[in-house]
Amino acid sequence: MDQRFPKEDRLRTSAEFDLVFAGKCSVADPNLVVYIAKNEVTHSRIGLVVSKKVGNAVHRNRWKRQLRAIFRTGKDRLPTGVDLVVIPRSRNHPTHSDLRRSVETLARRAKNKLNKRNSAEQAS
RNA sequence: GAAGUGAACUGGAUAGCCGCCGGUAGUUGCUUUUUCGGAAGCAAUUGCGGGAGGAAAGUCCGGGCUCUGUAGGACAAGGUGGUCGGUAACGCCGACCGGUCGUGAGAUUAGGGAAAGUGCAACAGAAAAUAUACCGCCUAAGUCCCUUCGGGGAACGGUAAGGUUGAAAUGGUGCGGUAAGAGCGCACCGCGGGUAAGGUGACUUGCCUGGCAUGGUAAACCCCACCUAGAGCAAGGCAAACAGGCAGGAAAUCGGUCUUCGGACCGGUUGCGAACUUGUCCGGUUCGCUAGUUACUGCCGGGUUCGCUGCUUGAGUCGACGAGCAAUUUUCGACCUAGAGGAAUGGCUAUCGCUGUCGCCUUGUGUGACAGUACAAAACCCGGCUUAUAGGUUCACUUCGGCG
RNA sequence: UGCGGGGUAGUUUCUGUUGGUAUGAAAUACCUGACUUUGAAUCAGGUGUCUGCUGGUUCGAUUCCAGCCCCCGCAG
Repeated sequence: MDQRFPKEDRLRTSAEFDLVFAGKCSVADPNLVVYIAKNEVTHSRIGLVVSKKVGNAVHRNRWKRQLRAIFRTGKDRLPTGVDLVVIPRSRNHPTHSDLRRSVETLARRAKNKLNKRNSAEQAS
């Protein structure tokens, strides 16, 4: 399995982030908020937003590294062809396995929500 | 052995799987160029090697670097404040001096000037800066009254020892002295002045002398000495692209040349206006001056979707000898040690180490279980300061107790 | 990353003190009373702040001076 994580897999510019937020399609659990939007490339991309409320620079960097590692090693269990923006909510760190389960569940729910919304728009 | 003081250092280790960011060597692909040998750039991939801190933090000081500005001077504004040294520089560091604290090792200290001037001190208290006289003490001398002739009383007065208030009351303690007292006199201490010695100096030590005279506050205004342009890598440069709107102003005269006699041009003098001189003024520089723009200046906006560079070899790190009490530094040698950009330097697993608690007996620094293993992550780069920090290591010194 | 501004009633905001013991006020909150059958609204009266924290200077600090903490804004 390809577990690499090149720059093409990341959201990098302000415009890309704004596009995802403009879709207004999000799901959440106590740990994370996930925004989702369909993209123009074949693979999925991820962007991270970690606010200062989560902790100091050391804790913020740890959040980002863990979330990137989960995306990198679990790409086959995540939906394809979408942009994800993941936002941590709480100050305390969950364990790695809890975080992995949380990300995969939320990504699946978000994909279902996006499909339902798209079919509703086509019907109307 | 116990308690403490001051410095310096350290800031977990190993293995496996999977990744990230630079560098370098090769391979492959694409593009550009070509003197057809190649060269350059980009991307992918393989190998090798590198990849957070002592505070990277706070952004409190000082510099480098970059742009803007700059003939010069004065003022203003801000900062620093024992002395000598160190340094590129500092508000930093070292040594020393004075004050305060500690039995001591040591710690700490914005520590110039209050006889240059001004201001301030609520309440309380008699009195708060020219001292004053509330309660007191005295009534000796001179005046008046009474008198049993011993003395008693009164006013005028003397006094600052004692009391009260306050943060602070015009040297302190003791003896003498006196009507009572007082530096009124004396001794010691403190203070002022002079002088000698030591020290580069802050200052220290001694001697003589003055009877004491000018209390606090300058992190109040101020005075003195010294220092200081402004902005900041989102600085700036290259390439590409774009080049729009609004606003701002002022003359007289002299000489010469030409003339279609209306004027035009050239040069000078005195002025005027605009802009700059990044606080103000003097002074200076540039441009323009009868007419309309241009030059010039100011303000506002649009686009650039974020390319390359600046970007890491530097007051660099380590070591040796020498100078210096030290901070630091001469010389020599060796070394190259992160350069990201929605932001890398890691994710997971296992084992070990360290610390604490509890258990077990084979009382060993043994073994097992559980818990903990800090603070905090480069953003142009250095020198400091300040603040945060689990645990561990080393050295020097002090006090107390025991033994010899 | 760099630069700048601020912190006083339970909450939001203004004002005062050349350093003398926090003056006055608005909105909201709370309490009491009036009006009402009751409540809301309205009216009247009342309650409450020792100044973000820690030191220093001073007789005395909200004010002056340091060091921290928190909040907010700006930039091509």
